Amino acid sequence: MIANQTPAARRKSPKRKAVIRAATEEFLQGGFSGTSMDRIADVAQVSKRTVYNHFPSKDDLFQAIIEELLQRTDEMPFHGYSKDEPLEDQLERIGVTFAETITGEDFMKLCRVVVSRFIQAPEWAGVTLTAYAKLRVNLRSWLKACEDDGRLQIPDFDRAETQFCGLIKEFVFWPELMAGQEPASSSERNTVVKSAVDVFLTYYGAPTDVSTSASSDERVSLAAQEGS
Amino acid sequence: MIANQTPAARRKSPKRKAVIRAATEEFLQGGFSGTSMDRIADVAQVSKRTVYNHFPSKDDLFQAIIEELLQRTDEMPFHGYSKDEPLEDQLERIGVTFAETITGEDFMKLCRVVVSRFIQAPEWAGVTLTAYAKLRVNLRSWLKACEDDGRLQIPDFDRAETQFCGLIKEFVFWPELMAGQEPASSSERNTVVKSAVDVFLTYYGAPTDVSTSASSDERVSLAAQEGS
DNA sequence: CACGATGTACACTCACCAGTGCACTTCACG
DNA sequence: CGTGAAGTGCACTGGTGAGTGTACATCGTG
Repeated sequence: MIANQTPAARRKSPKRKAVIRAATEEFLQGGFSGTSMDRIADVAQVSKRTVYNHFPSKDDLFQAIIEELLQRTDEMPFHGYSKDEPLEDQLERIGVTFAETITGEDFMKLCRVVVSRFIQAPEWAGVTLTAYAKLRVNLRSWLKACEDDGRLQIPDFDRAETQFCGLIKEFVFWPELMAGQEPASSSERNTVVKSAVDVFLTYYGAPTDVSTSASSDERVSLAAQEGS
Repeated sequence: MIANQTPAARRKSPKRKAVIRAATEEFLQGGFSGTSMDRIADVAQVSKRTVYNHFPSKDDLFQAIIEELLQRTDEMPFHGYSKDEPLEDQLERIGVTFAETITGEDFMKLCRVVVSRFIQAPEWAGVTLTAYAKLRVNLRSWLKACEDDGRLQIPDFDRAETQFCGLIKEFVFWPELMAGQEPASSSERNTVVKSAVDVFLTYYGAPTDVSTSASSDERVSLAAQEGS
């Protein structure tokens, strides 16, 4: 029944799409072990046999779903570095995008599902790392550009990056992920990001529009005294 | 068989302890749904019936285990505020204790299990919040004392607290929890905490031993301009 | 029309698991 | 010794779930 002559054609099958949609919904809702193939078939309004004709096993289906969800992360808008604009505004824009992405319902559920799967099948660890890395690409390149331009003094990029993310995630991500708290409103997000940017720039760069102050040097020396 | 005359005595039963030990191990290892009562009985070298004689259901057993694990969190040492010691050293001590606790193997596994349970049974959300709150008691009281003493300027305690935790957790907690990374070594922990303390104090207080500088005022005004 | 690809309905295997019922042993204590 | 609490071994119910085998329906294309 499975046509090995037309593997490409089967990718477009409407039934297959229905299965994928249903499976996505159900896996995100109930996790891996909390979702049965029977239920997926039901929701997709497709016979169980059809599900198995497209995906040889539950694991395969699960993997396909996760990969598809991961690709959505790529759609995040990219903010480049500008020589003229105040750092605060630029970093704030990056931070807000970051915060919006990680508080997105799909992303949140994806994380929960992966974590729960991870407990029983540690080989799934890599997925989280992949998602992780993607989210930081923008921040990383911006920081690099900014340092090259001499407007920030960053002794350790990895550390700075992680700190910035931590300043945001601890507010808007983890409480929702772990404790099921209501997602942060957009104004809450903005406040949190603003504050994170403030803390970050106070430590790693020059304050807003105050001309290069003595304090800047002090901070830099503090930051530099313990390189990676 | 279940003696309603001697409920207290049954708490001490060696068999009961064996069940608890085995269940703890298995739940932490395989999560709730990945652990069967048969297996617990097996590991505890006890008949399945005995398990059920002590705990009426799997949920009850699970709950008992989680509660027991939560109590271990209380054993964290408490560091009070000292008027004379440098803030850096004091905060660093608190940070290290915090980092050590959350990277502890038991705590880590506890979190994973609760998260995975939480997906299918949202009523478990509260547990995470409880653990959360406990961990911050020390930090909170220290910050309060420190602000009362005029050595820190904190416009929003919740925010400051969360930021400090975020600066640490993003390094030593989440990567291990979500991606199964190796736990941080004690020297890594120290570095991370040192840096977090540095960032935190640069923003919220006076730098190390440099006498009150102009920069401090700037920072305070920045921080104050957007109260909770 | 005929063919092959896709999908369906349904019954079935095999395994696992929560929880129960019961007859039996063991052992401490009065 | 007798009693009763604690524990055991085992078969059993009832349910769920992954994955399969098969005969049949549908439908587009040559």
